[in-house]
Amino acid sequence: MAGTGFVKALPERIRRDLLARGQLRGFAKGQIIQQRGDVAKEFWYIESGSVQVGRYGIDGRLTLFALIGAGDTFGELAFMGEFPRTVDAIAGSDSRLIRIGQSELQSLMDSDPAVIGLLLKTMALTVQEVFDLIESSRSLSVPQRLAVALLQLCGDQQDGAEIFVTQQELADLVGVSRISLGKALTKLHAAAMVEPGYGAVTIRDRTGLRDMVSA
Amino acid sequence: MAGTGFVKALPERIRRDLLARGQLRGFAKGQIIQQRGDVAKEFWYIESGSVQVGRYGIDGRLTLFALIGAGDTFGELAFMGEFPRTVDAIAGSDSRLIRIGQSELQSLMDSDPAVIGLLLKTMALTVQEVFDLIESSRSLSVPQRLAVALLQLCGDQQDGAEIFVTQQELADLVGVSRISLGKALTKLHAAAMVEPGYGAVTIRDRTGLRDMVSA
DNA sequence: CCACAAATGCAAACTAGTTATCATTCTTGT
DNA sequence: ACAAGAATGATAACTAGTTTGCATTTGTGG
Repeated sequence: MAGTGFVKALPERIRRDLLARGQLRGFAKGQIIQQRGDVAKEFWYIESGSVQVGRYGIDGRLTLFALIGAGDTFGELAFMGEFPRTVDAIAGSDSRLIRIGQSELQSLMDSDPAVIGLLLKTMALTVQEVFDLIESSRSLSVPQRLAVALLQLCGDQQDGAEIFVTQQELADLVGVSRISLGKALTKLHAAAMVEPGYGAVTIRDRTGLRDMVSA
Repeated sequence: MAGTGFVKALPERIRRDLLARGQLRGFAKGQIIQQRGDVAKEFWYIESGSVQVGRYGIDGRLTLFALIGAGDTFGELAFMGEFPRTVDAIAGSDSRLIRIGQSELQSLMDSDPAVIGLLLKTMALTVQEVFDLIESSRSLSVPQRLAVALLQLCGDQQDGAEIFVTQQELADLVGVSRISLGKALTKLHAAAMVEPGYGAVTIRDRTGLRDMVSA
């Protein structure tokens, strides 16, 4: 969610055009894509693979803001805001990204003035999503927050979808220890909503997950 | 921080012009300024007084995102994003606000094309600040988070500044119970950094507060 | 100035989540 | 097939924060 936006929202024709202009770059699993403090000369579109967006604390703790995948973009914020990177991004698996720099964006904005409005809108939406995150972390239990995270990760896939993510990653995303996350996952499993695997979770009952949160 | 931005960043001449065009409206303490779901036809500039920006949960719990005051703006997000209000705003004291609608903003953007860039920048900055919030709520103790909140509330005032805020409000802002907040405040008091009062907190040692967080 | 409301202080029982440690299971590379 | 590494499971002691209930202090309006 820290960057799920923008490019997806573009009209098809323009999107293709923009992506065609960008440069394709490969990143191996675990490779650092950007670090806090870097100058933001570009943003990235994920063609394939996955990316962890978050912050490594001084103590080594990791705070994940989002686990994103193909079709998502990230890095727009520092880029648009013209300030140094404030989050780290690491390839969660071998990935192919498209780099979009100032010139590519400029030509996009020239080709369609409505793009700026889109940018504003998606950015505003991002803020709201982050507010949701804060609120949920204050008022929901760990199993509930896990349900939210899983729903977000599986996107609009059907029941039976397998999400490739470790419990440690989920823990960093939800903001709890791996132990607590394991317990929460066990609860969801007991309720037949998910099926834990090795480095993966299978979604069994999306509706159930959704109900946990609202009800 | 959910809306500390934007108007402050405008060049003096343009700012005055914009504010002169808006309509002045008074709100009594406790009065609702906007509610979740409302259509966002405007945003607000705080001329005097204070505003609580947050969400009332179904269970009556309050999640405060920001306590803001004179010179701050709020409501830009839903307004710019063209979606319904996602936060509630309530006057924290008797306040005078300036309402800025579509026409006023339009004439501002016409008068200076750089305004759009400013908007993008401050919005991007807001997202980063919210990320900070999330990270701090995950990695800092309650006294540390309280220190952060107090520093933010006192802005750039000198030591000795009195902040008019109840412990309950601080608790809703920091995201803990009133009891935990009271204990945290006692700790800061013991360290001679703050002086608790009735509906107020006096800042005694800004540097000390800052050091608690970084060190 | 007195009564009432608002804000704070305090204590005890409870709960959710953390840290630490170790065992087990699964995957992969050789 | 086997060793090494990665991921999960499980247990126990511990800690921070919550909830509940009540007492005390402070401010305010009649």
